Amino acid sequence: MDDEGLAELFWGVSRRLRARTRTALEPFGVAPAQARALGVLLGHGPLRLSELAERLRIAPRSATEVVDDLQQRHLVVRRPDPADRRATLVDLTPAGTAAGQAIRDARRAESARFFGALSAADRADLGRVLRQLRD
Amino acid sequence: MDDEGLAELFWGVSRRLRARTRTALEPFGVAPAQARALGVLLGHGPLRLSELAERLRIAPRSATEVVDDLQQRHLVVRRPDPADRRATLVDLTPAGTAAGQAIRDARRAESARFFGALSAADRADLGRVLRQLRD
DNA sequence: TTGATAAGCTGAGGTTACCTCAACATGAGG
DNA sequence: CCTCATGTTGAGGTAACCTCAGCTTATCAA
Repeated sequence: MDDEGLAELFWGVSRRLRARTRTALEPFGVAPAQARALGVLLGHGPLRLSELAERLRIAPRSATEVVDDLQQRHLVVRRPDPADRRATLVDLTPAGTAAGQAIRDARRAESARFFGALSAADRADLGRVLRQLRD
Repeated sequence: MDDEGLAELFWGVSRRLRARTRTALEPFGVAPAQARALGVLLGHGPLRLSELAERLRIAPRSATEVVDDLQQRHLVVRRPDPADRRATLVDLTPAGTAAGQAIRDARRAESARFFGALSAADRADLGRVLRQLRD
C-alpha cells in the first residue's frame, strides 16, 4: 500500500519540475509546445509537417498551428518539399536555431539545478530506476 | 550533462504513468478532475466549494464546474453551509462515496502494478529520492 | 496518359479544462 | 443599519489539443 504513495510522490515531484521548466522557458516568450517543436527541429533538421507532428505526438492539424505560430515569430520557415510537392518542409531560421539552442541550454541548466540537489549516488539510483519504469 | 537526461527520463515515465492512470479511470466515466474531487471529498468529508477548489489547486469558479458535473451524475450534493449561508457545502452521495472508493482502489491497483515492476529495494530508493526532490 | 485512389496540408468548428471579471446574496463590525 | 468583505456563479475568454471535409499533388493500373 506504499505504492499509491509512490504515485503521489511522483506527481508531486512532477508538479515541481513542470513549474520550474515553465519559468525557465518564460523569458523566451514561446509556449511549451513551440519550445518542443524547436527542440525537435534542432535535433533532426528540416522536417515535414507530418513528421514533426509525429515526433511531437500530436495530430498533423495541430502541428500546423504550432508551426503557424513559430512562423509568425520568424523562428521557422515553410517551404515545399522538393521530393514531394504535396508536403511542406519546416526549417529553422537563424533566429529559430538561436532560440532553440538558448532554450535547450536553459532547460539543461534548470534540470541541473533541480536534480543537482541530489547526491551523485542518488542521481544514479534515480536514473537506474526511472529507466526500468520507462521500458 | 546527464541531468537533462534525468529530466527527459522523468517525463518519459510520467507519460507512461499518466496513460496508465487514464485507462484505469476510464471505466468509471469521470474526468480526471472529477476523480480528484471525489478523492478529496472522500478524504476530508463535506467541504465548501472554495475549500475544495483550494485543495484541487484550481480557481473557485472552476470548482463550480467540476461540482456541477458531479452533481449531474448524482455523485455529490450541494447544500447550504449552516454555519454561513453564503457558502455551499459539497458532500458525497452514497453513490459518490462508492465511486470514490472504487476509483481509489483502481488507482492503487494500477500504481501497484506500475511500481511493482521494481524490486523492493528499487522502490525504496525511488521513494527516498523523490521525497528529496519534492521538498 | 488518364482515371481512380491515396497522401499531405489546412479551414471550419468542436472539446476540455482551465481562467478573469463582475454581479448577487449573505455575513460581520462599527 | 450601513458599509465592507466573503462565497458563489453567470458571462465570456484562452490554450492546446481534436475530427472532418476539401483542396492540391502523387502514384499506380490499365
